[in-house]
Amino acid sequence: MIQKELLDHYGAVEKRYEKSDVIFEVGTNAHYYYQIISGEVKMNNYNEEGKEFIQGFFKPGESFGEPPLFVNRLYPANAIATEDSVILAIKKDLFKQFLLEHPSEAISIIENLAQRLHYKAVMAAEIASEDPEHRVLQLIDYAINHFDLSKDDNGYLVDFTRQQIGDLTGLRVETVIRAIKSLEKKQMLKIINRKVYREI
Amino acid sequence: MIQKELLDHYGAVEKRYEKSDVIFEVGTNAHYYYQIISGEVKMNNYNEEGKEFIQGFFKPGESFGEPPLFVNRLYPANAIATEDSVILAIKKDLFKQFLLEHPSEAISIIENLAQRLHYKAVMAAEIASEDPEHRVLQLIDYAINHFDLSKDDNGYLVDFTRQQIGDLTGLRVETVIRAIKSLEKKQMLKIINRKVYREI
DNA sequence: TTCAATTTATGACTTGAGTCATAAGTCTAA
DNA sequence: TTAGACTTATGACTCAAGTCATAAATTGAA
Repeated sequence: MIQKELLDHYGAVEKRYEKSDVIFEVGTNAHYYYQIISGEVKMNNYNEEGKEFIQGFFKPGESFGEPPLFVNRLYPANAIATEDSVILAIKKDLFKQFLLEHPSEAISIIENLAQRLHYKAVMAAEIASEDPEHRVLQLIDYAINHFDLSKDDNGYLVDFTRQQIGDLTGLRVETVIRAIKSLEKKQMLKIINRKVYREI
Repeated sequence: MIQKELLDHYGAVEKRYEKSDVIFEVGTNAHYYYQIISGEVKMNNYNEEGKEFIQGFFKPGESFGEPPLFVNRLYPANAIATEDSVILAIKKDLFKQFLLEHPSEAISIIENLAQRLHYKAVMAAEIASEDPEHRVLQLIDYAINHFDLSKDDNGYLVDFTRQQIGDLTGLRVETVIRAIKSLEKKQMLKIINRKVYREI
C-alpha cells in the first residue's frame, strides 16, 4: 500500500463504485493505478457458458490491476466492486512519474505483485493437478495462512460461500459441497450450522 | 533484465548447472536472486502421483524465483535446468541493497513480475474453466504473442512437445494429441511431419 | 414483514478426460 | 552404429466431476 498523501500530489482522485459496478473489463487497456480505500473488489473471468472464475479478492489498502500498467497487455480479467467501494485512482502516466520520483515506493509494488504471483503459482498447480478435496483444502489453508481469517473456539472460520470456493478453484458448487462434507467426515474440517471451520 | 556489470559489485557469482540439475526446490527458503546468462530453466510442481505441472520456462536474460525474496514465503515450485546453464546468483540481502541503491532497476523487476502475473492470470482462468482444445489453442496463441516463436511459410512453429503442452495446461499427453488432431481437422492448426504450426 | 434471491443440500444420470495397452517413428548418447 | 528413451499416435474402457432436478434454510431488499 502506498500512502494516500503521497499520491494526492499526482492527481489521485477518489472514485465511488456501488456494489456490482464494473471497474474495468477484460480485454481493455489500463489507464489507472487503483488502490482501495474502502469496500471490496473481485477480479474475475467468465467463460463462454457463463461460468465464473475468480482471480482474487482485494481489500482496503490493496492495489489491483497493475500488470498492464507496466507491460503492453490488455486486462486479463474484469474488476468488479463486491461492496460499495471508494477507490483511489491515479492516471497511468502520473503514477509512473510518481514511481520515478519516489523510488522507494516501487518496493511496495514489488511486494504486492510478489504476493499475488505466489498465490497464483500455488493455485495454478493445484487446479491443474489435484482432486476437488485437495483443492478446497489448499484454498482454505492458503486463506488461513495468508489472508485475514478470524479464529474462534471452533478454529478458523472460512468466510467464503461454497460457490465462491468453487469459482476460486474451478469446481462446481455441488462438487465443493460434496468435498466439504467428505472432508468433514475425515475430520479435516468442521461444519457448524453450515459454516466451515478449520483447525490447523 | 538487469545489466550484469551492475550486479557484479554486489557479489554476483556465476553458477553452472548441468541439464536436469535442481536449482531450488518447492517448500524451501529463497536465498538468491537468479538471472539466466545462458541455458534454460523450468519451474514446476509434481503432485502425489508424480504428474508434472510446468509453471513456466525461463530463458537467457530472464530472472526467476523472486517472489519469496520480497514476501515471507517458501518457494511454491521447483526450478530445474532444462539445458546446461550459467546463472547469475546474488545473495538476497545484497540484492535488496542493490535495489535500494539502484532504484531505477526496481522497474525492471516490476515489469518482469507483471509479465508473469499476466500469464498466470490468463492460464489460471483457462485451466479452471475451458475444455482441452480451448486450453491448447490459448497456450499456443499466448506463446506466439508473448514468447519468441519463429515464423516461416507454414506459420508460427510451436516448439513445445505434446507432453510439455500437457504439463503447461494440466492435460494428459493423449488428450493434447487428440485436441491438436481435432484442431487440425477444424483448420485451426497445421501438422507438418509431426510439427505443429499456427497461422494467425 | 414479506417475498424473491441466494445458499446449502442430496440423489440420479451423463459424459468427456483420464487410463491403459500397444506400436511406430525419432532422437541421442554411449 | 545401435540400443534405449522419448515422442506421437490410436483404440477401448473407466469413472469422477459435471449436469439436472428438486427442496429446505437463510438472507436481504422492498
